[in-house]
Amino acid sequence: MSGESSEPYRHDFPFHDDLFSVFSQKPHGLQGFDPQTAPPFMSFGDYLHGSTTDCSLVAQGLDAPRSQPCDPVVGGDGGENAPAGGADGMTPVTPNFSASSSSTEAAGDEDWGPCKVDQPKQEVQEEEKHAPRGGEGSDKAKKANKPRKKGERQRGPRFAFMTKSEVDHLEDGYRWRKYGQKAVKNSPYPRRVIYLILHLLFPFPSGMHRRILSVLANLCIDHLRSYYRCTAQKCNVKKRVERSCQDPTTVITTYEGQHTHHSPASLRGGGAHMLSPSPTTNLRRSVLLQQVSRGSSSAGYTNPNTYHAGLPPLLPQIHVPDHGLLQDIVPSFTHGNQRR
DNA sequence: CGCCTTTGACCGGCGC
DNA sequence: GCGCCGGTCAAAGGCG
Repeated sequence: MSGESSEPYRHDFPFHDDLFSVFSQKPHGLQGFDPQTAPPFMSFGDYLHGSTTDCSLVAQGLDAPRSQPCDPVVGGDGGENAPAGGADGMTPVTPNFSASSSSTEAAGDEDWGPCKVDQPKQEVQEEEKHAPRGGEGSDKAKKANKPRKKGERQRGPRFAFMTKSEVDHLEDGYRWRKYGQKAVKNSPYPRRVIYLILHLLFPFPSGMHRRILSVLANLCIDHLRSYYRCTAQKCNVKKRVERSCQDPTTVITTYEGQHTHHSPASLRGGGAHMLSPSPTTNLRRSVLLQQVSRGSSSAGYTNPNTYHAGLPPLLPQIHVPDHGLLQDIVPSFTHGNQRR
């Protein structure tokens, strides 16, 4: 679950030695928020939730043009279907995509994203949403017994955010099982073709050859989309992970649904293991974040390069002198790789 | 042995 | 009706 793959070269993206360097860049479409010029105690989350902020602008900013087949948007059913995530104070939601966030409301009524332009807005069917997987409750049985109406599709609240990361699957404290992977259409350079060619040229790569192949393969940008499902029983939360076709160093993660359980990591750690915000030099903290990122310890929520389109309003805020607040901290950082 | 990824096949919606 | 496409299934195999 660490994002590692048996696929050759897949995760050998050149690593950014200074992750903070990208923090000075504006995320895609996030015009108006500049960490450098923002007030010292204003985080990106503050920016999103601030009174002077129109979150819809942010959401729209993350939205790619319709003509672009890639780069999904901030999803969400809009305010109507957006549950009051954690409104009861107990309902666990996937970190940082609580639908109670005002930005979810601003997320619009789009589907997964612009890659799916043909899906109409759907209502969430709670009974299906909480139905157990497998066995008699399997999808095939459901399909046979209860076919959906035309245009009807199971949908839940969705939330997407972009993260600068060299790993595709960012740990978020929950356990996920990959159940599918698709090559996004209109990919300019199909990775499989590149692999085939490279393996034909270098049947037995090793050492320097392998590094060269890694670089070559990564230069040939392919666009794969992975589908994950929460492994907890009766939890139908799904997430979709893909790289931005505009910026291959950016991972776009889209969540759908709401967890019906607590994060395994938070249960284990009791929430007493937040990432230390102790002031350090940029370089030193950069290394720390690299470890978090590479060590599969919930990188997505600690990495300041994560450009959240919406944040839970009540998450703890930690002041980081150099870059304002890190608001997207969740108590789930001690658990390491789930496997491998 | 259990959990997970991989991957080809399949399904359903949509446009033409 | 047909083809395209996104999303899902499930068998096979890998890994610790």
